Amino acid sequence: MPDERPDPVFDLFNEIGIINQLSRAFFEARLPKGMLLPHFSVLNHLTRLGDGRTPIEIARAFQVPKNSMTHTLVGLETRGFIETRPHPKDGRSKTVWLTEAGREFRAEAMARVTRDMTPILPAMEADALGTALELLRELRVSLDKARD
Amino acid sequence: MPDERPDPVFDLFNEIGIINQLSRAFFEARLPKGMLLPHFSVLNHLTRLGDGRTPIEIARAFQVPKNSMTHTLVGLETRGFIETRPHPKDGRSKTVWLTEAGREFRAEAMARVTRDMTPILPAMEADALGTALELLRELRVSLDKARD
DNA sequence: CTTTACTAGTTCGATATTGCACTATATAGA
DNA sequence: TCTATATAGTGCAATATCGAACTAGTAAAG
Repeated sequence: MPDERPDPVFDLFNEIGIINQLSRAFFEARLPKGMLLPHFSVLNHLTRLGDGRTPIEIARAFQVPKNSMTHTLVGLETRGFIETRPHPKDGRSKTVWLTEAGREFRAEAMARVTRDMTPILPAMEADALGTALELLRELRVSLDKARD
Repeated sequence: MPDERPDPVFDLFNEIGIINQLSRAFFEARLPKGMLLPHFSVLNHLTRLGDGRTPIEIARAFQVPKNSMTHTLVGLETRGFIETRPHPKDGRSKTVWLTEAGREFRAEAMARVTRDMTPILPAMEADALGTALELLRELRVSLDKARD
């Protein structure tokens, strides 16, 4: 019987799962009580790529089910970090906008996380980081396409 | 005001989060109803690294809280895929063992996932894959050390 | 126009996850 | 030995997650 050693790709999934756990814990330890990583991620997403997006676009960006995104957005709206407006062209939809409080909160949180994260990061060569990012992007795109 | 573009490391976390979602969905779609990725991952872990480990060792390997692991192990034991025995040297602890059914199930599930996954994977150069894995391992170790 | 198929978003219910508190045992120090 | 402290595992309660069904609106086809 041959050695049952799985493909290195499975090792990759393994590492990804673990880093996901660790980074989630790291971020959430630096967010106010009840704020979760998805909240922060969405604020970040809207800051970087621009607000005015629809919930479903955001859900697709993170590859989470749309009802999960509803839940996350409710949390952000309750905290006053986003507001929603009707979609100008599609009555079923709506658009998501950052509030001033949302922008400020995101900037502070980002600064806090960066400050704590930077000193503990290993020295990663820019080349290697680029290679890794590129590979993960390709992998993500493939998995995305395969979603039936 | 400077451009608020985050470090590429944050892009990395982003990709990791998305791949985590996608791969979780991919695996769970190919497992029996109610079986989740953590169940499969633990079977895999025990197969590859050997059984007879304690729950807390397994929890640490995946960086999940120990009560989460309790829950996962209950699921596996209920399905007859693992069994536990008292720890020979530590009365507080116990050891986790694969059953024959567990080994078989894991082999079949792995075959199924591999069969469906292989054709959709992008052509990844071994070099790039190695580089990425190495980088992620370093990152994981750093994050692990930083856990206070 | 009207019918039909599709899509955005929410609600609901089932289940997973995890923090906290607790028990039992182990270990270290006086 | 006795005491204090730390660790393994579980139970419980709070909450996150997500599939399925639903509502409302859109698009496409005749």
